[in-house]
Amino acid sequence: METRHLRYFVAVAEERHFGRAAARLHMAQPPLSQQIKQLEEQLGTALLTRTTRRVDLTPAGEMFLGRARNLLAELEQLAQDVRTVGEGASGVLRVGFTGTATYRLMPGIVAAARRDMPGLQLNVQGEMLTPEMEEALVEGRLDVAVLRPPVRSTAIELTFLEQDRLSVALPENHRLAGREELELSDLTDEPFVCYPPTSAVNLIVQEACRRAGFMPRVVQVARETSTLLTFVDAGLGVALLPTTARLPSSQRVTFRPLHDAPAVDLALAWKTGNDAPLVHNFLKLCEPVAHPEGNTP
Amino acid sequence: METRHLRYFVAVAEERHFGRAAARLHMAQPPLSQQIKQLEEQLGTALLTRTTRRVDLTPAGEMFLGRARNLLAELEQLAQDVRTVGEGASGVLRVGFTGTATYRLMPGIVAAARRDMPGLQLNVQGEMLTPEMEEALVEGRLDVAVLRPPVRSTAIELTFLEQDRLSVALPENHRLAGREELELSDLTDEPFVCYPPTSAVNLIVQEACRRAGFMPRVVQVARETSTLLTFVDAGLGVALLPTTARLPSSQRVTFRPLHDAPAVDLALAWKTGNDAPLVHNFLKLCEPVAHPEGNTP
DNA sequence: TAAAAATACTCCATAGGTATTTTAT
DNA sequence: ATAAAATACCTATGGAGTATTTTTA
Repeated sequence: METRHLRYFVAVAEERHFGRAAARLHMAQPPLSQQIKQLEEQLGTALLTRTTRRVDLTPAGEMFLGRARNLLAELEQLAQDVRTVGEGASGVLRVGFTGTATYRLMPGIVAAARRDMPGLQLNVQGEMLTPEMEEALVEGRLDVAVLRPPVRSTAIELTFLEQDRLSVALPENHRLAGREELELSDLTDEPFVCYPPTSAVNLIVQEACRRAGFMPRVVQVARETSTLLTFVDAGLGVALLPTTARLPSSQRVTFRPLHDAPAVDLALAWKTGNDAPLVHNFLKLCEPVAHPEGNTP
Repeated sequence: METRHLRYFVAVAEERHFGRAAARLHMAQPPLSQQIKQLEEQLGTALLTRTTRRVDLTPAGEMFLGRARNLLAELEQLAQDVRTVGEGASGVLRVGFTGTATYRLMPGIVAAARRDMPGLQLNVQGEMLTPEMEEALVEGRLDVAVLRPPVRSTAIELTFLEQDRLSVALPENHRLAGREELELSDLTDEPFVCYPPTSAVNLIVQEACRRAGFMPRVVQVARETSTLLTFVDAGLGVALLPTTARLPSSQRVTFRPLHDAPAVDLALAWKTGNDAPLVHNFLKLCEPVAHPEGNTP
């Protein structure tokens, strides 16, 4: 049984007339009669009672009509749905966000997706660490991740969302607060307030200090940026933070750029070769969210 | 899109290999490739990613596979269901029963249908009168009826379930109880106990008495046969009843045959020309119920 | 007898087969 | 180098068209 048979039968059953049904199907009457006959033979059951004056449905035909209509509608719906999935306009996308981005970027991205890609279903996981997401992307457990470069795997592609550098956060009255620009080596003997050891920013801070020739003396750890700034304000130590962490807060903390500041960018990451239209469309969707109006510091 | 495309795609998607899928479909590989390509062109979307070593599903293909499987299964189910409906093995049958038959025959018939035609759904209406059922059959509101002939319409066909005649029910000590056989005219001056005026049996009784040259003097009406026999037993009058009404009851009522007894048969009735297999199968089903072991009185 | 479906046949579009090439590992 | 899919080309099944007959109301 081919869908042709369903279409033809529905036409005849609705028109109750082979001639009119054939016209509606843009074909001649005899082949239509033949196809219906073929259908009935395949089913082993009469679907229509025909006289020269009337075409009527048998009980079997009545049943066939209803369900054939449904099947044709389902088939049509399937074709449409497959098209939207193929175009990347709908589907399920698993997205991971690194710590701070979870709260700063995710809401905007989810809102933008809801608005511009209503067929897209986002499966979001927040508070992930870069190495975890890297592995998840390679193994196909995530489609896209918002993480802090660098990534180790060559099977990951990136587009940068925020081009950022580390700045030094100092208490207002710190001896270095008067300097316009600092170098990492200026901080050799300073007490440090840091993100947790496993965080991406912390790893970058550790590595940068090692290159600058010293091991930072960590006196306090904080998970939240606001907490961290409070500790700096309280004079516990200095912190190395992404420049974007300078929130319009009430903190009296001084930010000073670093001459040899390492990059702590945020990037969208996906597995190399994952050119699924859904991923592509999602990446385009994210651009304006990441750079609201080109505000790179 | 034809079901062919669905079958072919499911085969390829399941085998993940055009060659093996083609073998499973008993065809060569190139036309299979062509049909899949045609399907993808019609949908405007790639369903498969092929290399020479791997065939993989795109997200669109993944979706298509699931729903195509469902559609094919639904189609298969439809074909099977249409076959059983066509064979008269399943479907809905509207059956009407006349008063007494509602309780005496209907339970057995419904039970037999449940046992032998599990696909049959009986839509039963009991306590109907012959003229109502006759009209309902002609107008297509009933498919089959168990009624008491005769019927007026020539558009109704009958098969007899119970060939029966009226007998006289008398109190044990009645003056006519000693006679072996009676005639209607013997009852001219007797008081009568009858079914309600609209019942089929009553109409037959009235007509028979008119032909015998008298109008029965009705002293009591009863809807239930058992009530009616109680009235006879109590000496209120005589009754004309189908012989089968002589139940193995505790009543001390004497039954006497009538020489000129009119027929009060029960028959299965259906609309002339309604040769739906369901009706035919149902009629066959009813035979052994009506004549448990050929007990025609 | 007239309208409509079924037959009888013809044709050609296309599904399917065969041979070969291309491609990716 | 090899396995597998794509391409090119051919064949033939059967879907669709034309002419005609059959049916029944």
